[in-house]
Amino acid sequence: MGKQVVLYGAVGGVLIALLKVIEYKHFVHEYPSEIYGGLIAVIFTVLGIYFGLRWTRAKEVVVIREVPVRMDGPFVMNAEKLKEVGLTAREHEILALIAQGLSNREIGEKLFISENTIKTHSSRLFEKMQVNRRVQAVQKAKDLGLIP
Amino acid sequence: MGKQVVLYGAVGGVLIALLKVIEYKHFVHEYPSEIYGGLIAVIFTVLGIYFGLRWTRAKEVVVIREVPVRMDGPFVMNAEKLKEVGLTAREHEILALIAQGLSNREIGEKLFISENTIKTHSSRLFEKMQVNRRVQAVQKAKDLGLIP
DNA sequence: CCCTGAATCATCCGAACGGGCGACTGCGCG
DNA sequence: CGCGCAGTCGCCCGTTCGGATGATTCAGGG
Repeated sequence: MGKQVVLYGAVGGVLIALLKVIEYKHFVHEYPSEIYGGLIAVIFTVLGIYFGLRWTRAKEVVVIREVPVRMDGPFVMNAEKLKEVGLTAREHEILALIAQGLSNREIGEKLFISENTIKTHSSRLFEKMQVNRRVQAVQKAKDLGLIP
Repeated sequence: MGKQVVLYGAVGGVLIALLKVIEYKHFVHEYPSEIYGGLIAVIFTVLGIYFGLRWTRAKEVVVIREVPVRMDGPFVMNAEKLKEVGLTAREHEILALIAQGLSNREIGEKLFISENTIKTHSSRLFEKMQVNRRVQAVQKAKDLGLIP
């Protein structure tokens, strides 16, 4: 802002000097002093507005409205918890498919293995997660960050 | 803004008139005209700054910043979706309990009603949500914001 | 080489679930 | 009053699930 003050002073000085020069050459003898004063008033009003705005332009009031956006990101799996629970890759895979609402049969078809195998895996992962129903397993897995 | 213009004009007029009165009484003969002009300059600069700021002060810049807020806390239910799906209060309640991993029997005991009734409710809510397995219902309900 | 862990498949059984049906009650609305 | 809706309950039937147990195969480590 310091520079602007100097600039403003300089401009004002130049104008006043200019007016003074003009004053003795034309205006004083040709126009009444009210016009002289009016001119100065107009010029400095404009300058005042200009610099007033300029000095405060950056002072825009920034209203930050925080919109709560649900972003759970790309889902980062909690590898520690996975090891902690002791799930194998296959069990984890099947857990994910269970969480998608698939039946054991559908999972079996999807993975080209028997439904019985799915049941074995699911039983084991239920044990490891200490639950006894698939919905509970899904809920717990979500809490632990094992599935999205 | 119109009022301000009028006000500004009025203030300016009064000041000029005032200066004119003063002019013939004191200043012209006691002070050089530069001071007279400088006075006008200062006064109108201040006025310019004042009104310039005043007219543009309301220039608030509203920045809508979408902030990734982790709002798992309070959980605001999506009432629109609830009506859209057409679930009754009871069905919604039972849906929530299903999502907690409870069996039909457990839900019945918790609500002091028959397991058969739970089955009726769950069947109806499955229809309304267009699913045929409880895990699917839970998943869909979470997506729709019907349950935490 | 043997042992272990994993993945696979199987069988059995009881419990849980889903779907369908009928029925009764209580409440609000026209 | 009659009608419809929500809530309650019961029964039946077939499917799915969960639990238990056993077997086979295969890869990797001691």
